[in-house]
Amino acid sequence: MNQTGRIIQALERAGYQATPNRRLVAQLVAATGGHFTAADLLERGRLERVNIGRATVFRALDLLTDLRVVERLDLPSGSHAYVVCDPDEHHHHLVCSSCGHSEDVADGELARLVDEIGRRHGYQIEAHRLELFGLCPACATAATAAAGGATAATGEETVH
Amino acid sequence: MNQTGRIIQALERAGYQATPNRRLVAQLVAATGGHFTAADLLERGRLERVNIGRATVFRALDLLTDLRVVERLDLPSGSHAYVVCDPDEHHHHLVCSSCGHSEDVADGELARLVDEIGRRHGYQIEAHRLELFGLCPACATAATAAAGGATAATGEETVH
DNA sequence: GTTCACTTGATACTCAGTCTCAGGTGTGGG
DNA sequence: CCCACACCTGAGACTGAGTATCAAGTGAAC
Repeated sequence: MNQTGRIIQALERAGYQATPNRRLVAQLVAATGGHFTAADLLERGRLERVNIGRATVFRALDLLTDLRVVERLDLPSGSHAYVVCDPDEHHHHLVCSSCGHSEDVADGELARLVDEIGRRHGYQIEAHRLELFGLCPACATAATAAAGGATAATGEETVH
Repeated sequence: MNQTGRIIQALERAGYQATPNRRLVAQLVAATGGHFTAADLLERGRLERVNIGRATVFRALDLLTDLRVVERLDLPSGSHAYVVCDPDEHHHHLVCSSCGHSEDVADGELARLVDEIGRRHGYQIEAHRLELFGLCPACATAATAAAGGATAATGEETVH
């Protein structure tokens, strides 16, 4: 099943109506390969000449966040974004700081590490969140290529 | 040296004037054991009948964030807060979800784990952020006591 | 077809944070 | 001591994200 279908199914399974508007939001959300903001969705809706209210988009995102189909993310810039993700498994996000593409990362060893930190500090850890930012393979390759070509010519570094 | 002094020193070392307003912000910041928002500082300033502009507080916090004396944090609620922290070492934050107290946690093994995740996904990781939320020892003790003693007597929890 | 709960868009609102600008202040040079 | 100038400040307007409200629309069940 495609992403849009999965989102709609999640809605219905939770007892919500899969109204045209919500289907639209599901489509818009599924169409992003990475993170997006509510404003992005509105903008894209507007471009496709679909009339959908601001409040409706926020409500739909809230709903999807509740269903854990999307998750809220805090970008290093301090602004909020959303990413589509797998609702069934605790995981974290790896976000490309260049193209915005995002991948789920399994919790793996982190759980053990978090446990240990909790024990060491005497805290009862209830939640943890790991966010990773960097260049995805494609952007890293592009950056290297650009640096290889450009630095020799201009003496300027592309990576700071 | 106390916290306030350290903050002021950091300002001066970076070439900024330690004006009365900045000293005040430093004091307010140092007086918090945990995380706080800009609004908290303004409120406390107001309570102590000190006249300080909103913009000034934001500017001072920006400055301190630049100097890495405080760090911005994203609470699970989605709102932003600040915490005082050690500017000299990469670390993460352990925040008590009950009293708001915050502790620095050394990066430790996490660096290796992050490296490995990057390698596995082919990402060049540039930044990572781990945030831990839970009950600090004091609140955990209080919660346990309340659960054991008070619930039987009053049916009401003391910690919210 | 009626009813009723759910959904919607418009719009007003709140709140954090930024921007601007005129005025205040500290500091260094003379 | 005075002046010039850069730095700092408060007020308040502004922005943008997100929320609240409300009347109207819609779908589903009976």
